[in-house]
Order: sequence, then C-alpha cells, then structure tokens
Amino acid sequence: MTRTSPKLQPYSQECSECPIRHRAVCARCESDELDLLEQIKYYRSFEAGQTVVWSGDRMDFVASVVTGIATLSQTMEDGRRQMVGLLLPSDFVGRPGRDTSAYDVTAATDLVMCCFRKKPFEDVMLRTPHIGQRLLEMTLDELDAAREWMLLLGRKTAREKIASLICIIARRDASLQLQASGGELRFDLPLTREAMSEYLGLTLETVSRQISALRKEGLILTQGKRQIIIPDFDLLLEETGDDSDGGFLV
Amino acid sequence: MTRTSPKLQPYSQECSECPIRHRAVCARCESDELDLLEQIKYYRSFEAGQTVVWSGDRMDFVASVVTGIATLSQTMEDGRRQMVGLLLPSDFVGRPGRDTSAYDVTAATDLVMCCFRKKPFEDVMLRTPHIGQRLLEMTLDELDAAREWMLLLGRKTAREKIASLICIIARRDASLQLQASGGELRFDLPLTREAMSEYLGLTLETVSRQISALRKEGLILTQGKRQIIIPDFDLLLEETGDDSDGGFLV
DNA sequence: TTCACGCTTTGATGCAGATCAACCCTGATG
DNA sequence: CATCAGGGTTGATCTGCATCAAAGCGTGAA
Repeated sequence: MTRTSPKLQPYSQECSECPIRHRAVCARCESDELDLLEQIKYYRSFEAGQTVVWSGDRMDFVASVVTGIATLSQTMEDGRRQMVGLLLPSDFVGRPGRDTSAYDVTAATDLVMCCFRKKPFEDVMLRTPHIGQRLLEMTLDELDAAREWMLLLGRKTAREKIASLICIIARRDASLQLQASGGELRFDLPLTREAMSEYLGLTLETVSRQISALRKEGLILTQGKRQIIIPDFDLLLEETGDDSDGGFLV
Repeated sequence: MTRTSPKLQPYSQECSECPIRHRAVCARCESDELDLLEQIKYYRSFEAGQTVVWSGDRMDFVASVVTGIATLSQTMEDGRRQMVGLLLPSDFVGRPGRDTSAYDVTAATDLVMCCFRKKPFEDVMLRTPHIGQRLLEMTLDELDAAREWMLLLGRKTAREKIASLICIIARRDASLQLQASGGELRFDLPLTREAMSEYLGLTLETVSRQISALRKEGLILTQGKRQIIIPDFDLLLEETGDDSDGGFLV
C-alpha cells in the first residue's frame, strides 16, 4: 500500500522549514540552522499496524509525526500491554542521548514520519540552543499529559476512562483542524477497540460495552464502527470525572 | 549476588554546590554560573504531612529536594487521589514558564528543599545553556519513570504493584546511600500505607494485606511498621512482573 | 454469490480488589 | 499510669471489570 511516496508529500504546507514541531517554532529558526536540519531529514511511511521499532531495538534516529498516529507501548513478559504514549501529527519521538528504544513504537493508522539521524541531530542541537529549549517545553508537556494519564489509569472507572479518551481525541482532533465548535463535534476514532483498551488499561470487551452504554444514553452517537458524534461536549465532559473548570488540554 | 547488581547503581556523591541536581552536573558548572545560582537560592523546610503548594496555587519558585521526600498528587472532585510524582533528594520540582502548580506538592517526610525564585532562575537558564540541557535530561528521565509507572497502574496486580514499589524504594534508597549490597537490603519505608495506596492506585487495606502476604511468604521481613528487610532482592524482583533482564534505573 | 477474516458486540460467569467495620499497636500527653 | 490519636491490621461482604464464549457485522477475494 504505497500510495504516495513520502518524498512527494506536500509537507511544506505544514511548515517545511521547521522539522521539530511543525507549528509554532519557526519564528525562532534561522536559515543556517534550517539548512542543517533540511540536509539530515528524511521521511518514512508505515501502514496501519506496522511496527516502527521494537522495545530494546537500536533506534538511531529521532522523528516527528507528519500524518497519522503512532503509539508507544510497553509489554510485559506474559503479554499484558500498556500504551504509554499517543503521538499525533507534530509530536516528537526519540530521546537524544539514548540509542535503543525503550518502547514499542507502532503505527496505529497509516503514518508518515519525518526523521533525523540521531548524531547529526544532536550536533545541530548543540549549535542551536532554541531547539533544546523547544524540546524541553515539549517534554514537559508530555510529562503533564503522562501524569493526567496516570490519574486516569489509577483512579477512574471504566466509564470515566472511555469518556476521557473520547474527549481527549475530540479535543486534539478539533485543535488540529481548527474546527468551528459550537454545535456537535464529529470525528473518526483513529484507534481500534484493542488500542483503546491498551490506552486505558482495560480489556477490549469492557471498552466495547462502555461505548455501547454511552451511545444508549445519547451521550455519543456513532456512525459505523469508528465515526463518533458528540452532540454536547460539556455533557460528555461531566462523565470524565475531571474538574469541570477547564483542566488541561493536551 | 557477589557484587553490586547493575540494578543497584549508586548515584555519584552529592554535590552541595550544584543545586539543579546534586549529582553529575557540577563537572559542567563554571564558577560564575554557580555564583548566580548561589545568590538566588534559599532553603525551606517542611514537616511530614505539610503541604508545600496546592494544585492551582501560585508557585513562583522552582526547587530541588535536599533531604526527605515530597510527593506530587492529583485530586478528583470526589476526593479520589492519585500520586503522580515521588521526589527524592536531588529531584527537581517546578516548571519554568508556568506560574501555578498543576499538582498538590506534599512533604511525605520531614523535608528540606532548595528553592530558586522562578524569574531569576529563568534568567540564569537563558545565560547558561547547560542548565537547560540538564533539565531536559532530567525531564526525560522523569517521563520514562512516569511511563513505567503507567504500566504499573494500568496492568499490574496488587501484589505486583507492592513488590514493584518496594523494589523501587529499595533501589533508590540503596543508590543514595552507596549501600554495600551482597546480602540483605534493609531500609525504612518512607511512606504511610495511605501514601503507598495513592502511589499504586489501590486502597490502603489492599496495600496492608499484600504486604502481610509478602511477609508471610518470606519475601520480605519487617521490623516495626516501617522497616523492611529484603533477604533476596532478585526473588522479590520476580514478583514485580517486570522483565528480569535489567530494567530501568530511575 | 459465497466465503473468510478482522474487528466488534453481547452474554454468562468468576474473581481481585473495594468497601464497610472492628480491632490492634505504639508513642505522646496530661 | 491511663488515655488518646493516628497509623496499621484483619475479617466479611459486595461489585466492577476480567474472562470465557459465541455470534454479528463489513469488506475484499474467489
């Protein structure tokens, strides 16, 4: 399923100049830094379900998601799996200063990533401090998201977990698309029931049951297996167990 | 276990001069930077149980733990609580670029922190890039720890959670004290049963029961309520559910 | 058209951990 | 020395989610 060669992606519309995060950074970029990054960047694409790297394998690049969704997961010896990262377009993977992956990185949907070989990337980082600063900000954001996620895993009920996940995806989806809010929200769930269960620390049967329950109560509507419509976002938010006064948007 | 297990890596000695993280940084410090940091640092101490800041409150400093243990927790409206950070000596709290705390910060034991007012600290950061780099490394470490924690919360059984927590504390404790391992490990649990339950996403009754179970099976010995002796660390490790081949050092 | 395969839904049952409720230490205090 | 309070333990019961099992889609291949 090689539809478009990654080389031909109209990536420039995002922001061809700034590879770290495709938005918001470029104001600080200077042209010689950009040249350096341009020279070392390359694209890779994956089909839904493919593994990008296995935990423990050598990973000699860092990357950011261009399109699609990637996940980070940990697996226990007996096969229990927990997702620990969900990467949407513009998110970053890889750790400067470490050369093996600590997690399984998987394409949840068809996926295009913009990669930089680690060594040259680190060289550029040394020369251009704002890249490090940006990376620090992003890492702090991820840490906050991870902590919110810990609350979900440790203390929320299955119903609250499902409502939370739907809200999280709706929000990120909406923010990516600058969607006009006001009425209903409509979007595709980009995850299988199984992937959702790995995100939430549940079984896929429980995920399915809770989605059915929310549908029966009218809190969400569904079209097909994947499309979700949220008639009243605030109503759904009340089911998440989160503070009603605006919590985090991740 | 004739020699020090790789799982019990010692921290390098503390370094009173370097406030960011007491180990490992100072090689890169230069005296004028240190002077700057010296000038803006101050100490605060707290008794066990005291709250350092509440979630949502103004927090105009960043800090690192000097002695004792601090925790970060999130609370839901109905009172359910989840710990999301456990700060041992040399760990860092606070987020440059944000002026309210996202979490309740609490002294789990008597606590001394070395604080820096946020604004001057940020100024120093701008001037001395290696502080930002160090902070990035530390944040990445914390993110890895958070992800390990997510696996624990989402997928481990109560028994595995307890075994994991005891191992985590034993390791960090051992590394702080350069403890000669080889035989048994002996240390104080610095957390109440309730704090442990908040860490693990359990109730305190379950924590108590599981500790009793491990004791009855001889995997741990206890003296009083708090002191723990681990006769065979590897045996306890097998109860954590983690991969046997060396996992993370946090 | 039929088949097969991957994903999803739904039902029946079991169990780990929550909940509710006593009771037990141990050290501080008058 | 008696009392008290703040942990900590242990027991009985309940329940939310896991587990086991089967059947229902929807899509693409034959």
